[in-house]
Amino acid sequence: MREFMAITKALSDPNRVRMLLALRRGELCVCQITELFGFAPSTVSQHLAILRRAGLIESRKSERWVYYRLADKSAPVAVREALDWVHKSLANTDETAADAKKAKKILKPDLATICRRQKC
Amino acid sequence: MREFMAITKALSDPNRVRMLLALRRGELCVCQITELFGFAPSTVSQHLAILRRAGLIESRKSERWVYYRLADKSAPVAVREALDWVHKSLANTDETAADAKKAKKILKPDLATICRRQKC
DNA sequence: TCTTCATTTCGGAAAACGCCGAAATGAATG
DNA sequence: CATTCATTTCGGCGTTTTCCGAAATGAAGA
Repeated sequence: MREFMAITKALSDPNRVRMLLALRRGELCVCQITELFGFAPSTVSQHLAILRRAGLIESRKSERWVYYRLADKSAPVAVREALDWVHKSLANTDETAADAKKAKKILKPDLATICRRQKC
Repeated sequence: MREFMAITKALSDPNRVRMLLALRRGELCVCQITELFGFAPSTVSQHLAILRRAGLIESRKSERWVYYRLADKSAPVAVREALDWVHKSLANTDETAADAKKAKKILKPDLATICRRQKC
């Protein structure tokens, strides 16, 4: 019950759900999600922590950045079914499409910025 | 998105989830649920209203009482999948078993009370 | 018609939540 | 070492949620 409620509480905020949908395209670092949603980094970090504690996403640290991705096949059944349910229910909505469109814009220049910082 | 968030918000409270699980055994009236959970009638009514607005349960008025039941096959896909997910994730937990046990106790005397009122 | 009674609605109090900016963390760089 | 910088944690503010008791509703019974 505790695990299940952690999932439903994580899904009860629309911005967290949008973040899950954005992560379908692949892993994103905190700064990319911050740019995508227009929130303060601390806000995004907190949302991601709630999703991670619920088991819905996982994180990986690489160089300067922390990348978040959707939980994989090895996640508990309740988590996998929750992610499937979110995806099936919302993948084809206008709001998801709008976020995906914006993600394309954001992600290209951001990669360039990362490259510049790394002097590659 | 609005409909989906109505469902996730409805599921984000553990007492509402418990009510959904209790309704698996069949329809219950407000006073039975009140007895089962130990809340004020106004509190139970409000929880049920939230579940109903999310489409997860339906209501039926009969004589003095309003009976609530789980949404049926004709409900939207997102609702059916949510109910399946709740059921699959929590049907076999201790908490659900405890509620079911208490429901057996509550429901028998309560039926008797109803009978007495109806003088049958 | 007047009462009764299950349920709902309303108003308010306490707790939880979502957001931010400031400070802390901690790993990589110079 | 000291600095930089992405991220996290902390403190606080305004909003939302959850609970209750009191009042309103509305259908059934006297």
